[in-house]
Amino acid sequence: MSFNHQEIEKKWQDYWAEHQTFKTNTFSDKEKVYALDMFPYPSGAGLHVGHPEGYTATDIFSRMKRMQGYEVLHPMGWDAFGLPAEQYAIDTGNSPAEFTEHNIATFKRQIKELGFSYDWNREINTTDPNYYKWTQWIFTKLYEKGLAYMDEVPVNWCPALGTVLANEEVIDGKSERGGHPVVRKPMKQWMLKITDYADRLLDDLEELDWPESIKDMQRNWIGRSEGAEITFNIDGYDEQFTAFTTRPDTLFGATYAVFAPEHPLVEKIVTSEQRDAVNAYRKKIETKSDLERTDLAKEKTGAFTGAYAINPANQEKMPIWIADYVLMGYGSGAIMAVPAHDERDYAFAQTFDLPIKEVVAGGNVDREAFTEDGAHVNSDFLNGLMKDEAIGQMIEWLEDTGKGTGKVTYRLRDWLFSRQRYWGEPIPIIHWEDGSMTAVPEENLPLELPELDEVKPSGTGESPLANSDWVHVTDPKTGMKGRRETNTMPQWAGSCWYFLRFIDPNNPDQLADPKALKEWLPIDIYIGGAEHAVLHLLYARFWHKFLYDVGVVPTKEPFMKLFNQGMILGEGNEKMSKSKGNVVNPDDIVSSHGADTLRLYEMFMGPLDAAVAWSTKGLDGSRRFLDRVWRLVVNEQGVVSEKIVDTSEATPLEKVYHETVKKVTGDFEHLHFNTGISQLMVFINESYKADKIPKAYIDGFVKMLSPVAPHLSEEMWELLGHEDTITYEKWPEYDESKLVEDEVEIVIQIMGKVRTKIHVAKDISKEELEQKAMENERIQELIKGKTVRKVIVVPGKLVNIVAN
RNA sequence: GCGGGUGUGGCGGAAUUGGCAGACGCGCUAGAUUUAGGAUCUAGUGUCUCUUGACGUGGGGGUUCAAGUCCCUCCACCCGCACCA
Repeated sequence: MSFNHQEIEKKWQDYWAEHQTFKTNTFSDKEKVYALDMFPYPSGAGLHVGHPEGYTATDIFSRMKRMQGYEVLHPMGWDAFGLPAEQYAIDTGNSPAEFTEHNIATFKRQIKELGFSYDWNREINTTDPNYYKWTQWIFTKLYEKGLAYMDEVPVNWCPALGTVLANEEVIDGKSERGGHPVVRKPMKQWMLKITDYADRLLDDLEELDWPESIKDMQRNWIGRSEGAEITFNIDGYDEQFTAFTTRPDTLFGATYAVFAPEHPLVEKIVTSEQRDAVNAYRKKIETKSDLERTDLAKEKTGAFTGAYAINPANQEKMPIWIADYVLMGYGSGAIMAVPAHDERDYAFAQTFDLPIKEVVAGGNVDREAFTEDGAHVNSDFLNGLMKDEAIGQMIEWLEDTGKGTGKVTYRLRDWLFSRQRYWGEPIPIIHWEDGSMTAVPEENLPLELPELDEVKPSGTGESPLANSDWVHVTDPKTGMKGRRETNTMPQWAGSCWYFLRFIDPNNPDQLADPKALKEWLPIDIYIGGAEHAVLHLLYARFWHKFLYDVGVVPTKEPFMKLFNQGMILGEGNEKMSKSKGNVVNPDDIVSSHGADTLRLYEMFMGPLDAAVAWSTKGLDGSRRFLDRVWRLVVNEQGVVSEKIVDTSEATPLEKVYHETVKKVTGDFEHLHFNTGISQLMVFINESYKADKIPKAYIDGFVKMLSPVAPHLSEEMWELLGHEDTITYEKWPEYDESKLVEDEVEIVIQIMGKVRTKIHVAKDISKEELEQKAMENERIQELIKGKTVRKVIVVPGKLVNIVAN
């Protein structure tokens, strides 16, 4: 007989809701554990089988921690601003708010049907004005501290659609929708000064228990590099420029300079003979997107400006070129080129036949750039020195002579924070007619998004808000007129701090009660997909550090331990996608196999961080295991099986039970759910072989199963005669002494190969063990006529005889 | 190109500090049972060898009494970044 999952799952979900079983007490006396999922964007497609993987992992962890006596915060919410809802609104004329609300309802139903132990009293929705009030509040704080500023930045402008596009909406220089041309157009944008935090974001990675790959990605993204900034005079002009280099030691080998095509000095220094060539080149570059400039540029291109820079080390004239391999956004947008010791400069010099001068010995600069370390040559006071020392000496010389300075540069850019969109948090800024700009005062927050009759592009590149009356404001005191900022925040904004609000979700007076934050921060475990490795996790860390600086949060870092769940692939080992028709819908599985089976299967398929293909057969196997458990506990009449007896006598199951408790507890703690579950299976297999099973073991087993398959476990717990939910029952403990048997099996090897096995008392001495091994008949036979050279004895494990 | 990771049966995957390779599940084989089942139970299942045994963790080499695990080298695949001076 198998259990009726539809009945049982409904029954216990109702019970939990009615009894508020998972309500978290913010200020309880218990030790606190905060287990967080990356909250989802509630898309119209509904839940994907990938979602429950991470959610089940944190749920198992949370449920086990509750049973171990911790107060657990395990919340869920909705990252509900975002492009799809806006696009839907533009396409259909419907309201993005309604669309979003509908999607959330679907997601919530689906998530509830999976039996996760969330405290739904703490549900958060980033589009709720009571929530985004505080997102806006944080923005005004950033603005006050000078960390939010406006700058002219190129955006992807699509004239045909009359709108600005996000990078991911531009494919090969055309709009994803409609394939219209997209051009780069400078517009005034809000920027957040994340670069001020670059060093701290980098350094504090050290103390985090995160996958090394993610930390590395963040390190690369921040891209700290040390070097020097060198000032160059321009021959015949009263102008100077600076160039950043990590190899100031090669300054004597700098034979030309290159500016980014957009470099502001180009206009001033270009000679009349070269003007046409330079303009033509710049025009060509302008139509290329960033992607094309970087991706397709294998061959070096450029144009000579006609001007010369003076090498400050040797006063030699260096022709100044422009080329798109130099990026305006990094360093100062100008470089000194050392073709002998830099591959890019070498390629460029070859293409345009520029001089190559060796200053580091050891390579063959007639054939290729030499980038390794070596003794310096042709370098005056650096001659003979190796790289590190030469760099130090050169920086010293530059600083002494005022020609340059040691400098650290980052790849990380400031965060482009505005979006020309309707469906996002309004940026709470007013631009006054006198040209000044003020933040909306805290008492006027939230600045709510107005309802529009129709969401459609403004046509000017501004957000749809630009055409509504909402933008017009008048200062009640002075009567001055103003215009609201029409840009909204990016989707990242709401997710930068949601984990703080879960701690105190309904606080009307502050972002969260500092006392409560102190109880719960930092987050003990944070699980989500690796696609957020850089942006979300870096932005959230940045805001958190800022909030720490202004005294709002008590910790420097938000997420102590991070884990990335792997992807669930389709049966053919390919990504699930609608077009391949291999998408598995959780609703179907919940209805056919039950939520417990889905949870169990997703945890059993493989390690949590691995990408594993879905298997319907594997899913069936998981259900079969739960049925096996059920049949072991419950007989045909629907009451507890006769095999289960109330006894304290020692039974053959004693050892395997204690082993199971030990392994499952450790494995679940370390998120090794696949191996923990396999141990639960071992216990059940052994129990099937036994005539009688002590009830205490079954009670313990059901407790250990309950985090994985909570509905079934609650049902069995009730049948076993317990009245309350299993949620707060004490987690089983094991007795180490029960794990070792009196007799152990010893492997006897000859030359490292297993020849036989013997049983001996567990505390037998080394000498005795060796003797027993040597006396063994089979061994005697095998070593006859051979010389025993050495015997290695590992007590409790093996004896290895070296004989030949 | 740079950085990170992964290679173990027919498949998903297990294997403390080097100490019985293949736990557990899927699949497969045989038997039992059932009116029937894609149900259930029991046993078996790395490869070759009818036995003894030999071989086996991507390939090659090394250290060791003993290597999936440590070292060198090569190969394949996956992820991220990609002219960042």
